[in-house]
Formats: sequence, C-alpha cells, structure tokens
Amino acid sequence: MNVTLAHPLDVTTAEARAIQTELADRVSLEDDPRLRDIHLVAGIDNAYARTAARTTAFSAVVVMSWPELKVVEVGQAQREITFPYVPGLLSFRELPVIIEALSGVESTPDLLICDGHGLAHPRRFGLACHVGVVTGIPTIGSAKKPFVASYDPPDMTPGARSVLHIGPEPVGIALRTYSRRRLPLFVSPGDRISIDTAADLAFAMTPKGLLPAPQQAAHNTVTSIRRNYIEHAAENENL
DNA sequence: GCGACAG
DNA sequence: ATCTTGTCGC
Repeated sequence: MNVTLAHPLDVTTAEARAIQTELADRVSLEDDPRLRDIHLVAGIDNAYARTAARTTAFSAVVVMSWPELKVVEVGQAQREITFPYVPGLLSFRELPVIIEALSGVESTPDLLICDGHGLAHPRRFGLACHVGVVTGIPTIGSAKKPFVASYDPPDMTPGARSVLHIGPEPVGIALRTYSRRRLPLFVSPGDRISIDTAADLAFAMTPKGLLPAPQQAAHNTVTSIRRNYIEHAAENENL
C-alpha cells in the first residue's frame, strides 16, 4: 500500500499542532463512493515496549474480507521512536510505525479502522484523520475513552447511540457495542466518511465484544508481537 | 492556578 | 499505552 507524506513527523509539539490545523481542512465528511461496496476492511493498532534506553513501537494492520470478516492479510512493523505521548498529538507518535506496517500490505482496503479518535479531537484532526489523509482511504476513528468530547450515556442496548459533542459541534457517536461495559465505544470520522456512516459501519463490524473485529484482531496481533519481542529481549540485546 | 488528558 | 495483585464470574 502506497502512503504519501506531505509533512514531516519529526517536529516540535508547536509545529505538530500547526500541521494538524492545516491538514484538518483536507478532511472530508462526505461518504466516499467505495463505501457503497466494501470488500476489504483493515484494523490498525499499536503497542509499546519501553526500556531505560529506548521505546520501541509496534504496529499491526489486519485486513479482513467483508462481510465475512475473515483475515486476508496481516502487515506489521516495529520501530524505535522518540516522540512522546502528548494528548492531542498521538498521530505524530504512532504514524511512523503505522506507515511502515501499511507499506508491507499488498491489498488496498476500502476502509481503515484506527484505534483512537478522528474528528473528536481538539483541532478536529485525530490519528484517524491523519491516517486517512496520508492514505487516501476512508477511515474511522474508534476509541475506548471520550478524550475531549462530551456525551449522554447511550442506552445499554447494543446498537444504542448518542451524539458526541465538543461544545455545540457534533464530532462523532457514542456507540453501545457491548452491554457489559460502562463506557460505550467512541466513533468518529477519520476521512472520507460521515459521522452516521462511521457509526453504522463500526456497529456492523462488531458482531461480538467491544471493538470492531478488524480493530480487535489488530490489537490481538500487536499484543502478541510485543509479548514475543519481550520474551526474546535477551537475544535482541546482543544484536 | 488546578485538573483532565485518545494511546 | 504499560505495570501489576487480587478478585469475580462463566
């Protein structure tokens, strides 16, 4: 999969915020035509292993068929990183290794699901927006916590939803995908998708559990990769 | 100034 | 996110 970067990622926090504000104008909340006939959907998730000397980031991209939700392809990457976790600047920390994982994927998904927010972001440019803009693929942000958005708790019935707001502005949907968890799933558009379609597709792709199947699969995969890395830490140190 | 803060 | 003991439930 080809990824085009129009801006650097190794920047200061002030520069990162300026880049977000600029790129936010390129985000589209219109449903992309390819969403009418989805064949492939990919979930993306990262994990970290930190030592005194360095922080290693891991990323997994799991491509699934739709509507079967069977794994078609898996891309992965690991990379030493320096950008810290700063609330609101997550994409500058996660994008480098995500791009590396995406570049190893041969197929071209019709939809991407990212672990994190999209529009529901201080500058309306969360991780999912950034991933969508650099890939050109319709993208959904799917987060487990609300971050800066407010909402009324949706009914406990799976499928129930309420609008996510930042001030008066609707930025996503609080979606009840799992009845046994207090918090709902926080879904917002990344790029080339509307708020309602993002919620509809996220729910349709969550036959069980809290997360959409591709996102859950990516989480399981990257967690396994990280665990394996740590188990072999001794050998890796000798390289 | 204080608290909160995706992953 | 990661760390990390104990605890509750299927």
